[in-house]
Amino acid sequence: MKRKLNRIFDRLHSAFGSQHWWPADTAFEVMVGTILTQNTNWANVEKAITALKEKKLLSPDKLYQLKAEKLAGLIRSAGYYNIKTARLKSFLKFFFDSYGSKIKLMAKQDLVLLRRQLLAVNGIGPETADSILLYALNKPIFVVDAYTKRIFLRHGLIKKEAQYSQVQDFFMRNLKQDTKLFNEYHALIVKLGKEYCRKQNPKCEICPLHGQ
DNA sequence: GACCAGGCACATC
DNA sequence: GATGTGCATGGT
Repeated sequence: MKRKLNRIFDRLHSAFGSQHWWPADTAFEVMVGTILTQNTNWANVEKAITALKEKKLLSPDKLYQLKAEKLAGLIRSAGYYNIKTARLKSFLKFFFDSYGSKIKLMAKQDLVLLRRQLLAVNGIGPETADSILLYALNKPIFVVDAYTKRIFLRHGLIKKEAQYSQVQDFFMRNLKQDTKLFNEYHALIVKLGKEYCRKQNPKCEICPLHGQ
């Protein structure tokens, strides 16, 4: 299975090239983006990020001080804007209370402990926590999302009842524990999902993984 | 107009 | 522990 997963990676990388994730200027922007993109089209998230940048509010201090109603208005395009406002606020509180809003301090924390802390924040589930760990803090952890499950289910590599942790274990047991590999692999899966493996119109017969 | 998008918390069984 | 539901915009 190790060889198979590496072959799939090579096939995806050949087909799509490096994805250069996460698309953001700063680690803080990544963390905000992970919450905004929950069950949401990335194009809608970009509009919200752009709005925050235009108002020069995309910093821990500014967002922490910003009134919830203002924030909700600015991230409206990302959908679920009331919930996401609350989630951003709860994350910010954690970020200030536990790490003084210092990315470097946070990055020094033990991976297992930090993941537990993130999961305890209201609004941060496994995918958001792992996205923050991998893409904001460069920790070697594999991110699982809806595309990952859909694609690897369609290719018969995981069971449909498989939970998040089981899918994550499947990848992490069979791949080199490498931040760059995990970064690129997940990004390529999302790319494949967007291009070929949507819920409707699954163009599986011309998917680059066909026959793998 | 229906369907979907880089989830999560909460209620209920 | 599993399953169902609300949250919401904007593109196809």
